[in-house]
Parts: sequence; structure tokens; C-alpha cells
Amino acid sequence: MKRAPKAPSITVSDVAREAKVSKATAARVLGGYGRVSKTVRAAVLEAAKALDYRPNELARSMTTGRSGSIGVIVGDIENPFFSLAVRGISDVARLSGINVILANSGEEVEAEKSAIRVLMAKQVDGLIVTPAQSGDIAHLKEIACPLALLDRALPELDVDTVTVDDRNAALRATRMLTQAGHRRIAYVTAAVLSGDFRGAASMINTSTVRERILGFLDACREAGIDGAERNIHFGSGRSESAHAVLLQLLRSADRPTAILASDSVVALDLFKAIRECGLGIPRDISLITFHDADWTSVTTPPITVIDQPVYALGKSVAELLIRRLKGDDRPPERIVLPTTIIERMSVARSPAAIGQGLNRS
Amino acid sequence: MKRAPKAPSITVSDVAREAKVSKATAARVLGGYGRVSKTVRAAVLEAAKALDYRPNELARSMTTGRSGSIGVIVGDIENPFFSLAVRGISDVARLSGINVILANSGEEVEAEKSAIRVLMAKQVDGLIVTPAQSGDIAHLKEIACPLALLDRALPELDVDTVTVDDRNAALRATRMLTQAGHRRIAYVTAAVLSGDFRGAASMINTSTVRERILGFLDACREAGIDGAERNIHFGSGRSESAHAVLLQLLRSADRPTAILASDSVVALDLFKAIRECGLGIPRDISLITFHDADWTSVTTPPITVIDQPVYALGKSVAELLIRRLKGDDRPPERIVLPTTIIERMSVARSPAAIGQGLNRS
DNA sequence: TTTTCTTATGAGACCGGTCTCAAATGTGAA
DNA sequence: TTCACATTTGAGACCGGTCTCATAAGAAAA
Repeated sequence: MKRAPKAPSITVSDVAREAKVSKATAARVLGGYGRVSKTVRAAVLEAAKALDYRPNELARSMTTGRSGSIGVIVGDIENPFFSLAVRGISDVARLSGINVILANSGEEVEAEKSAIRVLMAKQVDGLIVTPAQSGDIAHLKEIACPLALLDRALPELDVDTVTVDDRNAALRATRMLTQAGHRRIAYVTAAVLSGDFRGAASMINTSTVRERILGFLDACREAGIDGAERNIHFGSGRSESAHAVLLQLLRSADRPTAILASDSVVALDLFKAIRECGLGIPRDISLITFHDADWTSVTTPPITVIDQPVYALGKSVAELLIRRLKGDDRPPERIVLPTTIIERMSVARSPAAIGQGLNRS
Repeated sequence: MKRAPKAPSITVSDVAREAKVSKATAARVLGGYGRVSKTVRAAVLEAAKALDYRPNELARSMTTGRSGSIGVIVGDIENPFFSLAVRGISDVARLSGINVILANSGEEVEAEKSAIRVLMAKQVDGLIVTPAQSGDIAHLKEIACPLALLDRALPELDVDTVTVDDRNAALRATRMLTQAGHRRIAYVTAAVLSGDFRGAASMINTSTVRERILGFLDACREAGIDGAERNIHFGSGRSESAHAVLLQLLRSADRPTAILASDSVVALDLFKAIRECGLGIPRDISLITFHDADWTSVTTPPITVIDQPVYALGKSVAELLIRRLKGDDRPPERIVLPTTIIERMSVARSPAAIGQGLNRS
């Protein structure tokens, strides 16, 4: 590997020589610390301009110990949920003069681990992570700098965390479905489960996933629906096979009459699959999804969504983390932001309920 | 501002002492350079593990001069176009063990300048930029490290650049409209123009904007449409006022019967505005947009789009830049990726053409 | 005028790595 | 056995900043 020509950059010493002062003095005015007389300051500044001096932030970080940047590890920047959250983070960061090093875990723990290692080595001052999996969090515990969790809380990890009221949101959304007479309601999520799920929601460590399922089950129980656990479908991420599984679900004899989707990406996939099967929304299937993504308002029918304050989510973690970087040592905070349901046109009374004259509401 | 407790980190010297070798030797095995005997290597590795040594990448960069990271400055990460491109970039970067420092310019030159300054100070090895404005590019010329341009070329800047065949794409899309009998065709873009546009497309420096307009005008000219320049609408970014302008356009007496949108964000805005005005697509207005965004395939009707290879766009610039970082000194390359038009249902024959019995095709 | 305190400047160590150079050790050929 | 050469290791300079501490200069107080 050839070495770049490496233009010899102008250093503090160069400026000092040019301005005929000591390196220490030049450093003081260039670095903006200590006290320097007006005349000398002017001279140094002039010399710096003449030489086109540009500070080397790396060298600065080297001695100060702080790098002035934070690492952000998300599951998938491509997902509009994350890109909006990242936007929130970077807006806040910029206001504090901090910049953001972005890493994509692709929702894989190994990639996450590696990203953490790299970012730590780069001496980031803090880390914002959306943990990919909940089972394997040893690497998160080992993080030596302030850490904040975005969207997904981990009970075992007592750090600043910002999430939304997932359980309640899922409860309300599901209730909206049960009150419309639906009884075969599916919950579809992209999350993958390590191990086998048999209704033991407590074994799910990732708060987002667990809480939503809990909320979903709460609502089902409330409506007297048995065995709702069986209607929870994991692993519906971006893939051919996932889509095939959805098609299978939709074509089965006892296909659900209503579905709650865990994010807008799986919902879009569902939307397409439903259409592919020749089914109609909401005539055959009612649909509600988490995240008020762009597309949900322009489909026919527009989709009822659980609106999460995504930008605020990013903004809040960033604020929490930066506050901590500034020396705040309050005990870790767990912020839960409220969601609202935006009712559109994708929920109708269950065809089954109508057919059988059922009416619970 | 309180100073963080600053856990005294384990350094090469610490490991060396533990392993009872010199700092230089320990550094050699830890840094993976030079030659060390098997036995000593093992001893050092063991000591490192025992002390939980973690390299300080900053210090390493300090001496080597390379930081192992590249800066990426995009207009708006929230825009799915950019988030997908960023995904492409970061995937490639990771393969080369390089990481990405992300900055958002918000399409503002000042923010862009500031981002460049910060990233340069952080000693990024290279920079990928989507220049916000074309008039003001002095700061881009001053960049001391390898630079690559994403999606927008600048004629005055002879650096590696990856764009799509904007002119041809716009030409084909517009032609599709003219061939359907449309004559009042508008081009709507979020780009803002410094100065006044009077058809002098050549004064637009940003290639993407200029080329598309040129292509648009080509097609109009080809169809014998005069004064098409007046149908070009700038500044339709994300804002209330922009939306108001669109509504006004759609409600005017001589509203266009077809519209070409420069990106999926303005197209979505247009879609909503069209609906708001009680107009139908494609009955009253035909619509084509750049970027095959998620939502375009699920609306009723689905939208005909110019499909840009967005991920590949990001992938390519990153590859170009990284190749350059490795010492490649070929002359700058300008890669133009092909686009394809995905025909869906948003284009119909012009109502005017039908009414007047016109038929040019 | 002399003493004391404040303020401005300079000299040089330091951060945690890399890397050059020389010394020490080992190996094979003469 | 002796010499030439290769290999392994150690000492210390260096990267470009920050920062401590001592000194010099200036101002105020005695």
C-alpha cells in the first residue's frame, strides 16, 4: 500500500516560529486557553492565517483525552425509523460541537461488537446503541465510556435509556382491533428470538420487543382471546424467506383478520403480501403498524399507525448522553416517550364478527 | 464543565512492563508490525489479555498520519435517497476497515463548510460530499485530502465523482409524458437557485440539477413545446411555504397536466397536494418522480419512477475514494451510472390531448 | 525606591502510539 | 575457530497538540 504524499501540515511550532513567539504561547492563542496579551495574540493569529494553519484535532484529543465525538450504532440506517432518529441525534450533537461516527450493525451482534471495539479505540466520548440482540450483552457491559440506549432498553443494563411506551401502545392498538370484533389477530415483528418462544415473554430481554408483546397479549386476554401467543411471528425482516412466510400466513385457512406490525418495513412487506394474495385492507384484513412512515398516509387505504416520536427519541438520547459527558452524574435515567395512534382507514370490523353477528363493543 | 474521571487506560508501556520486554517490542506485537519471536509474542499477548489492553487508535493515527476514517457529508440523512447511499458507503468502508463519520449539511453551505472544517481537523483520510450549493465551492477546492463527489458533479472540481445519467433520465421521463400528449409539463425540484433562473441552464453549477433540467428541456423542445423554462419550479423542499406554492401551482388555471419531480420527498409532497386539491392521478395529472422510494409502489395508483441505483451510487464513490486512499493516482474518474424507468400507473394521456383530439404519437 | 502581587511568556514534559537505529544474539560459511 | 550476515530486541526520538511550572516583566502597594 503506497503512502499518500502526506503534505507536511502546518503545526503550532511553525506558527510560533513565524510569529516569533514560543510554541507554548502560540498554542495558547490557537487552542483558545490560558491568557495571552492582545498584541501577541494578533501576531500569532496573523501568522496562522499567513501559513494557513489548521489544527489537528487528533493531537488535541490525544492530550485532552476527549475526542469530541460520539459513536452511534444502529440496526439499519436504511430503515426510516433509524435515519430519522439519527437525524435527531446529529442535530443535537452539532449544537454541542460534537460529531457523530455512525456504524451500522445490520442487527447482527458480531457487527455490533466489532463496531463497539472500533469506536472505543477511536476514543469516542460516548456511545449510543440500539442493541441488536438482547441475549448477548456482555460487550455492552464492558464499554468504558458513557453509554445510552436508543429505543431498546435492557433491564440488566442500568444506563440512560430512551424508549417509547411500547406496551401501552401495543395494548391500545390491539384493543382497537379487538373492539372491532377481531379475534384472530397476529403480531408480526422483525425481531429474531434466540431460543424458542412459548409465550414466556419474560425471557425476551429486548424491552421493545417484550413490552409490545406484553401489550399485545394484555389486550388479547382482556378480550378473552386464548392462545394469542401462537399468533406472534418473529423474524420477518428484509428477506425473501420472510416474505414467503408472510404469504404462507396470509394464505392459511385460519389466517388472521387483523395484524399488528412492529415497524414500517415489515408493514410495507405485509401490505404488499396482502395485495399479492388478492386480499383487501381493511375488508379482509385490518392492519396497524408501529411508526408513521411516509408511505402509510398515501396508500389506499391509508394505514392506521402508532406514531412514535422518532426524532425526539434521537434528540433525547443525544441530550442525555451529552449531559453525561459534561459530567452529570445523576443516576441513569430511563425516559419513556408517549406515542399516539393516528387512526386512518386500515381498520374495519372483523368480517367474522359481522358474519356471526358478534358484537362485543 | 467537570472532567470525566478518566479511567487510566492500559498502554503499550504497561503491557511491556507486565511482559518484561521493552516498549518497542510490545508495540511491535500489539501493533502487528516488525518482527518478533514466537515466544515473546505469546508473552506480550498474554500480558495484554491479562491487563485488558485496548489500543488507542487516536495515538496510532497521530504518528501514522492516517486516521482510518472517512467523512461523509450529505444533504439530509432523513431523505431515503441519502440514507440508502450512506448504507452503500458504510458497507464498503467496513470491508476496508474504515469507518464513517457522518455529517448532515441540511443542504446549507455554511453547515457544509463547518462540517468540512471539523472533519479535516479530525484528520479524516478522505471525504465524500454531496455539495449543497454549486455557486460556493471555494471550500471544496481547499480540501487537503482526497475528495469524492456523490450524486452531484461540479464541472470546476476535477475529482472522483459518481452520478447517474440525469440528463438522459429526465429526457426519457419527460418524453414519456410528451408522448402521452402532455404539453403543460412542470419540473419540480427542491434545489434552490442562487440568483434568478431565466432558462440559462448553463448557469446552474450543480450537475444533477442542471442535467435534469437540460434533459427536461430537450424533451420539451423535441415535442415543440415553447417556454418550458417557465415550468421549472425550484425550492420545493420540506417546508410549509413550499407546500403552499405547490397548492397554488395545482390550483392555477393553467395548471400542468403532468409533473416530473426531482426526488421522492418532493414527489410525496406533490402527491399529497394533488390529492388535497381533489385532483386525480393520472386522470388530471400524470406524475413521474426520480427515486424508486418505498411508497411509490404502494400508492393508488402506484407511481412511475426513474429508478436510480442509489445503493450502488454510494458503493461506487466509496470504492473510488478508498482506492485513492490506497495510493491510486489515476486521473479523477467520473462514473455515470444508468437509470431505468419503472413504469407503473401514474401516467395517462393528457386530458387536453384527448379533449382536443390531439394525437402526436 | 523597594517589596509584593499579578500577568505574560518560555522551556519542556507528556499523551500513547510508531518507527529508526544500534546493539545483542544467533546462524552458516569459510 | 572466525567472520559475515540475518534476526531479535531495546533505547529513544517523534507525531502535534496540552499543560505545568518557572521565570520575566509590569503594576500596585509600602
